[in-house]
Amino acid sequence: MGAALPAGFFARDAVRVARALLGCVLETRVRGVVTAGRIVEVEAYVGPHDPAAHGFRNRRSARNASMFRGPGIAYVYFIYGMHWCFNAVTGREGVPAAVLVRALEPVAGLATMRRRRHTDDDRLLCAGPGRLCQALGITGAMDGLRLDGPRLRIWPPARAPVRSPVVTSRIGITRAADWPLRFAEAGSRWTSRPEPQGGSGRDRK
DNA sequence: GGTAGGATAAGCT
DNA sequence: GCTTATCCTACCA
Repeated sequence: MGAALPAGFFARDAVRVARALLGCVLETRVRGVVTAGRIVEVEAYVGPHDPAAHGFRNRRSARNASMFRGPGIAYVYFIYGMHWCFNAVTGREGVPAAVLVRALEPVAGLATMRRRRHTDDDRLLCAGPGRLCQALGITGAMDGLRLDGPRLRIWPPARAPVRSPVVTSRIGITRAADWPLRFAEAGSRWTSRPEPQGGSGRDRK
């Protein structure tokens, strides 16, 4: 049995970390129940100069405080009045940079995920940042936790992606909408949206 | 197959 | 007041 990814893994440029996270396994333990999924889609939020990031211009608030707490920390925030989103912080202490996890390939605790998500369609278990948080039981209670602790862990890839990732712009944002900072495993059927067709990895929207 | 609209709340201007 | 790193349902093709 290997070890969870150490803080040092996350202490790099957010784009590097985002790409390296593809294929890694995000695991939670909630009241003894383990659920886990293989990361197939991520977005990088690269720092205080990123207009789409919550830490733009180093603005701090109660919500985004965890984003400033250093590499290897979870930043979990609530959005649209009903969804949680999970990020892995990559910036050194005081620098707001993180990777948003957007989709997982379910690998453990599927029955629990189906119950939490109220669906039997496995494709819809973890295909989207809000969905994967619901499936894994991630809430604001996990904001600020270390990513190598008992409740939250990220394991190195058991099976690394073979092909280079599909690169597109980030989803659901309006500022810096054309920055190519979304990375998805090529050919995965577990992403939040279908791969752009045409083979060239072109953008959409 | 696709898309429009609503739910719901924190933070910002 | 307005925006937001979303999801689900309803409706139309």
